[in-house]
Parts: sequence; structure tokens; C-alpha cells
Amino acid sequence: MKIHRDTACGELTAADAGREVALGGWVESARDHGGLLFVDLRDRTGVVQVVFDPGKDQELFRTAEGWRSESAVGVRGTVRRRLPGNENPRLRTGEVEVVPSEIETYSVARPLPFDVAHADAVDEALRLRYRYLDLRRSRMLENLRLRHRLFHAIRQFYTAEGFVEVETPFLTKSTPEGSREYLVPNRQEPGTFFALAQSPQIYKQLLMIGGLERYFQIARCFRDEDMRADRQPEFTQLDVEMSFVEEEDVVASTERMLVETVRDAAGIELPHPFPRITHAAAMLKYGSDKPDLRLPLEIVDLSAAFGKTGFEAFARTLAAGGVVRGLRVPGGGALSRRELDGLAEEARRRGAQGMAWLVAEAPGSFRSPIAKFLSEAELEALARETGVEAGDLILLLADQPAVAAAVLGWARLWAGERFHLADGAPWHPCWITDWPMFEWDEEEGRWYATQHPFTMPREEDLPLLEREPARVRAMKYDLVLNGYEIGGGSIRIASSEVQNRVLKAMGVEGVERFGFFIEALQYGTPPHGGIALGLDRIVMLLAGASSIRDIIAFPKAARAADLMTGAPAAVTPAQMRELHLRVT
RNA sequence: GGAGGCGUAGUGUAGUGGUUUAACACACCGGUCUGUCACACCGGAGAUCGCGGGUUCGAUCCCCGUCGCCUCCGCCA
Repeated sequence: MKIHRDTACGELTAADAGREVALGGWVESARDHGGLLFVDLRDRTGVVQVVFDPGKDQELFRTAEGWRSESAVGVRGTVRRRLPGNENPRLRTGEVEVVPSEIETYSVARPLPFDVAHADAVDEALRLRYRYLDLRRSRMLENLRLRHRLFHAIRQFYTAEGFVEVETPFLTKSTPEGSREYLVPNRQEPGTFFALAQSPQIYKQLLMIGGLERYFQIARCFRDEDMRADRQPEFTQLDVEMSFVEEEDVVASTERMLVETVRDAAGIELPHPFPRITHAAAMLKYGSDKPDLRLPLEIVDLSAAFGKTGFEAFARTLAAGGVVRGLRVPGGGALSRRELDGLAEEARRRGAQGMAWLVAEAPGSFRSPIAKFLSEAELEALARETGVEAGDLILLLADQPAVAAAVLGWARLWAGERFHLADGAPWHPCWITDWPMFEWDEEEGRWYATQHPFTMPREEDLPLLEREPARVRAMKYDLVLNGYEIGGGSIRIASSEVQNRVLKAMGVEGVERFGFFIEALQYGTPPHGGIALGLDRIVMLLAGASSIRDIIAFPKAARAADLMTGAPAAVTPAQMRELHLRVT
């Protein structure tokens, strides 16, 4: 390397005029006038213009003319103010330019598979295949910087609070419940497998038993489930656990951490204290356990108003233990018939028996296919309960509570999107508390846990564990931000006796797999609890990105494929033999 | 596992109510150009219209299947 850079491109200003500098970077663009060549040189700090004049140095000019976009090059030269009138106010370094005296071509770039400078519109699959080029965009670089700033702030926060970051194993033991795991064949003993950790849950509890008292970890987790825009097969979690604490301690500490680190990393002020909403209230009012509170829409229960309805469809549902609920969409009367019918169709696709719509044309006057089935008193109650005004839309639905919540919850989000209700709205974190310990699974005909089996039931509900599981509440709290679940935690079971009862009540199979853990609980377990936060989702929200892929350096595409390396891929027969594996 | 959307030069798009030379912009190659910064201008090359099958005299277009990507449902204790 002849030219060893000593200055950053993006930081040159008029104050540097006259300085001799050595720069290194990539050719962002070149404008060749034949008798004059402008090259924009970019490094991680920004862009500066380099001017080549064949009248001054024919050889330099010739060489630079051959530079292709995105080639890696070095330039030694003198900074000078641009001639008056030739400044570029849109460039941070636009007052100056560099007159080269020596240049070096580190590496010429082949013609590119896509235009790096304007890659926003490029097919994402192509961006993923050439991720290293995609990362050169300032947008991507800034996302990774933001991610780093947040992680750094988190480590600073917990370090200052006396927490210790401890690494826990990736290669661990398969657990009977929970998400599908990635398995790693064990060469040493045919037929045995490790599982990649789906979370450090058991290990962090063992650390509490081990006396760490305050633990955190920025941990990678692995789950072999289908993907979403906010889900990757491997993702990063902030894992925290504390001893001798109650629910309030974890919630307060986490809230303080998030407010401070988000302020430090992104300059965003989260309104706090975060509101707390019970799980039951969230399901009723927002139809979701991760409500987007930016949307000023609330679902209203109208079961009482329709208690004596003559409308057969509603009456039948109510008699069968169902509910009638409505959602008022201000200004929703502007929707076309086609959109309204589309809504009802999607509602059915999502499991509802149907969804009715009513448009308020004037106070007390509704346009709707079902208006004729409803009595004056019912329409009056409907208007009163929803607070409907002329021009509004009411979506009305009678179904089992879970279906009503899910479908109106979806409709609420749809309306938010359709009418841009969240655009520019302030950040809206909240806690979801008082989760039920169990929910009934209709299909499998059994109770299943709404959280992992180590969550402590409320003391006063313990006697109900075997008799009335539906009424047992969990000491669990979820953290929600703008409609995304960004974290969840709980107070853990610190007694082997209770742990056994809960595992049994959950019908966990293969309880003996947890034997080592049950035993560990018997040697002096402090009361403890903690939380885990999805850092990828948090960074995504802070970055204003719409997918978690945009804030992960090397994310996977659908079907968990790495489009760049081609993983997953077949391995050699020799590798298979060594691992005692055969593909069937 | 299921539903929907997309797939046309390197990139982004257009197009064809079925038959001709598949169009435009950027990028690329060659040329002109001393103040550009989306440089400009002239010229050129570049596409088995994702893949396979079917219907047809003829398919990029219609039908079926398949693959890939994206979004959603299920799933994610």
C-alpha cells in the first residue's frame, strides 16, 4: 500500500484548505468531462470530490478515468476551496475538493449486480445475495451503527448497576416444550443430539441459584419456526435475571434501562412511566396482547346492548356464550363498498362467522345491510356506546370472545394503516400484565401455558392450580412498543414442589428432562425473576425499518436460507458417516 | 401446512384485449466535451420474457404445475 490514509473523506471542510491529505475509500461516482474528471470518493464518514485535470497530470487522469464505480482506491492530494459558484450545498464537504498528486488503485470493481447508490428499489433477494455491497449504503451502515450504539448503552447501563454479563451455552439439551429447535448431531455418540439454545432461560435461572444475583447477556437465540418480517431463525435477545426481587423491581429496572438506552442510542424520548394494561383489558379493548396504542381506536363490548336482540344471528351467538363487539372507525364512512365487502371477507377468512358494517350518515341514521334487523333501541345503544358521529364507520361482530378479539384487533390495525393513524404519532410503550397462566386449546383439548413452565403463578392463585387452571394468573409481564412485542418476563418458580405441580398442570411431557433443574431448585434458590427483550425488533423500530432484516448484517431470507452463502446445503457423505446420519 | 402478491436485458419498469423488430430509463462498452455533482451529447452491445408442461396454426401474454422472493394465517412454551 503506497497511500496510507490519514484523513476521513466526510470530515473535510473549508478549514482544511491547503492541507495535504491521504484518503482511502470507494468510487461512488465519476463525471468525466474529457478535459476534467470529477470523482466522488466515499468512506464510512461521507463523500468528498476529487478533481483530475489532464492538463496538470496526464497519467493520473488516465488512471482515474479507468476507475469503475465501487472500486477501492487511495488518493493523496491537497484540499482546496472550490471556485466561487461551484460549491455544492447538498454535500457536507461541498465547499472543498481534493487536487490529487498521487493515486493508488487498491482493487477495481467489476460491473455491479445493482446500483449501490440507489439500491432502495432493488429486489431484496438480490441485495441479500450481494449483502456486502448492500451494506455499503449509508442507510445500512447507519442501521448497524444504531444497533451498536444501543448494545453499547445497554452494556453500560447494566454494568453501572452491578450486573455481570455471562455467556451461556449455545449447544444445550433439547427441551420437550416450546419452539422447534435446531438439532446438532453428536459425533461422539450415535443417535444423540445437542439442541441450539432457543433462549438462555434455564441457564440464567441456574446462575441465580449459583449466586450471581444480577445477570445480563446479549444472547443469540435459535428457533426453527416459520419466519415473518420481524422474526429470524437466529435472533438477538437481551436476557436479564435478578435475585431477591419482585415483579415491580424487574419492571421498574427494565423501564429505566429502556428509556435511558433509547435516549442515548437514538435520541428518542420514550414517554414514561409506561402505562400498564391487564391482558384481559388489552384483549377486549385492542383485540391483541400487543396493542399498538398509537391508534386512537378502541373496541367496545356491546353484548349487553344486544342482550334481547331479535336479530337471529346475534341472539344465537350470545346464547352460545359469544359476545357482540364493535369498532368505531372515525371517518370510515369514506370507504368504498368494495373495501367494506373486502373487510368482511377477510374477517371470515380469519375465522369470524361474519362482520357487519354500519355507516353513520347522520345522527341516528345508519346505512347498513343489517340496519333493518336492529331495533331503534339497539341502534341508539350502539351509537351511545361507540360515540359514533356522522361519517363514521362501525364494524360489528358477534362471535366467541377469542375470535371477536382477533378479528376486530386485526380490523383495528387495518383501519390504522388505511387512514394513516400511526403516522407521526409519538412512541407508545406499555406493559401487559396479569396474564392468565393457561389458555384452553380447542383443537388439542387441553390447557396450555401462555408462557414458559418456569413462570410463578400468583401466590393467592396457587390453590387453583389443579382445580381451576383457567383462573390462575401468572406473575408475567410483556413489554410492547407500537404494536410489537419487544419483551417478556416473569417472576420464576423458586420451589421444586411448585415447579413440579406447574409442570404437571401444564401436561408437560418428558418432565424427567428437567430433572437436573428440579434438583437444582432444592439447594437454596433465591426468589428471582427477569425479562428478555427482542433487540432486533427494538433496533428495527428505532431505525424506522419495516423489517428486522434491515438491521441485521447478514439476515436469512424465507425458508431460513442465506442467499449469499447458499446455506443450508448438503454435506459430503464422509461428514454424514462421521455423524452417524442418513437422510431418509 | 395454508392464503395472497410479485417474477420481462446487469438494475428498475413498460408492454402485448394471442401472431410483426419486446419499449424506456439507469448501469455497461466506444466516442465528443475544462466546473460537474442525477454532468451533457452521439453511437453500440445486451432478454432462452423464472423453469416445466398444456391449450393453439401461433404463448412473454391464457391454463396447470413448479421454483424463488415478499406479506399474512397457522406456528413462535
